[in-house]
Amino acid sequence: MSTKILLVEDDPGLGFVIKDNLTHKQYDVTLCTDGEEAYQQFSNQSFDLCILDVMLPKKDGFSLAQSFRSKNQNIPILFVSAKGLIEDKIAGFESGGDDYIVKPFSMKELFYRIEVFLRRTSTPEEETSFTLGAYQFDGNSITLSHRNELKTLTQKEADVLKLLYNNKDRVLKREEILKSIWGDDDYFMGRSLDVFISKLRKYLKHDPSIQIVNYHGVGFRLEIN
Amino acid sequence: MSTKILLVEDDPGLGFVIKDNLTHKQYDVTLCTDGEEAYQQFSNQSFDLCILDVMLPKKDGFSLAQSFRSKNQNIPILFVSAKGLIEDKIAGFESGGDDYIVKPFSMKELFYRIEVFLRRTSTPEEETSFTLGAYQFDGNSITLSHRNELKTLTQKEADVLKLLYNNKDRVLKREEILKSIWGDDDYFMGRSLDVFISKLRKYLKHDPSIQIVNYHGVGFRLEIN
DNA sequence: AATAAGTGTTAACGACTTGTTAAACTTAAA
DNA sequence: TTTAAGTTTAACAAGTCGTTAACACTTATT
Repeated sequence: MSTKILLVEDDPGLGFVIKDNLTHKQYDVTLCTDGEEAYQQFSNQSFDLCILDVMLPKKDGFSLAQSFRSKNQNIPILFVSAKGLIEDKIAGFESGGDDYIVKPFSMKELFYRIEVFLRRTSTPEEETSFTLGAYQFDGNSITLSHRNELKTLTQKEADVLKLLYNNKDRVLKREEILKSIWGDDDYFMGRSLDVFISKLRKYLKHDPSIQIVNYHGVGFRLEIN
Repeated sequence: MSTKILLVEDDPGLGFVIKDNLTHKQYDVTLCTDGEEAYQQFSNQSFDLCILDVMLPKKDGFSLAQSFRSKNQNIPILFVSAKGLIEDKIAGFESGGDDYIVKPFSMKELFYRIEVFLRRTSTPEEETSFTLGAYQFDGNSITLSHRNELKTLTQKEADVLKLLYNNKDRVLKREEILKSIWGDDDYFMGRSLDVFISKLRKYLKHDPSIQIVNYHGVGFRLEIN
């Protein structure tokens, strides 16, 4: 799974240049051009790092940073701004930023600064830990406790279940699941997914309030009652 | 215990100013004025953060950083230099630096940048002495008491066990263990880890409530029931 | 109703990972 | 130099996992 970066920059020219460069470095970049859009994106997805312009339409970079910090404790926030006065930098750090880069800057410097923080955040802890009915899942490999039983899921089983859980409010298309877990390339694949769904249903059968429902011809949804 | 900073700056005036300011912020600052002295200090004490001037007598900041990194992979290194060209910055990051501040700079900015990295490196402290079921481990070389037996573990056996213990709440990836114990470089290694796990299991077998569990394809976890 | 397309489940194969022992190698001390 | 302890590699048995094939069954289209 590639590293997801939220890039917020209202100058479209610069925004695209940065995005292209980062994409080229294998980062998965989401570009927003105003503060509200950025806030939306941040609420809906989980990013590994943010690059924020300071002056933005609708919601400036500093208040964005504060909202982000209150939601996600730890995410690295890099400010990028034309305002290079010391007071501006201070404001950036005080709103929770980890770095403050003054425009114009070199793309190479940006890369290195990004790497510094990704290196230092590579979190050993996965935040994928949740309760599902009678079951308790945690960590990368997931265990399930029912009565005295304890079932350890395999990696792919866990991947599928986590994905279903994280999208429990909507129907996930087969294609989406395949792309997300098996990779963008070969989601023309066979019936593996069905086999995994089948296995998961078996594990979850003791709690009838948890159901993996197939919407014929559309996809799957994890339903919790 | 207060935070220890190694400050290396050959201009005595600036060096003292920075040191005074940092001391005022309750940091425990060691000031060196040349590269060799800095290297000595680093070898003899354990610091939490380094501030390095780039141009230094005897051994420049970049090569210092490289030596430091190879000894203590994790310590934050902040460069401070009058040379502000992009090539200089790149060289700084490539030698392992976390930040590169161009002189003249504001003391306040330096404070914030220091805090950023201290915040991100604060470790939950490692336990080197602990009880594990029927066994008692302590110190660097670890002994195990069961009935009347006493088993002294070797260095690497102890390293692996300590690492497992200090992460007993999660699954440690092979790669993480190898990186942490064998070093960043050659964790492409063979099956040594498996051999050590096997030995540890043998030592621990008398207490079935202690288990080193393998999560296939993922890694290991020490489980205590 | 007949046919095609999609779905649920089981079993089995092959690729890969892991556990273990023994031998080979390395290093430091005697 | 010899010895011994510690570590790594080699080898093989055993186990695990992801995929595919197969078949019964369900749903949609004609």
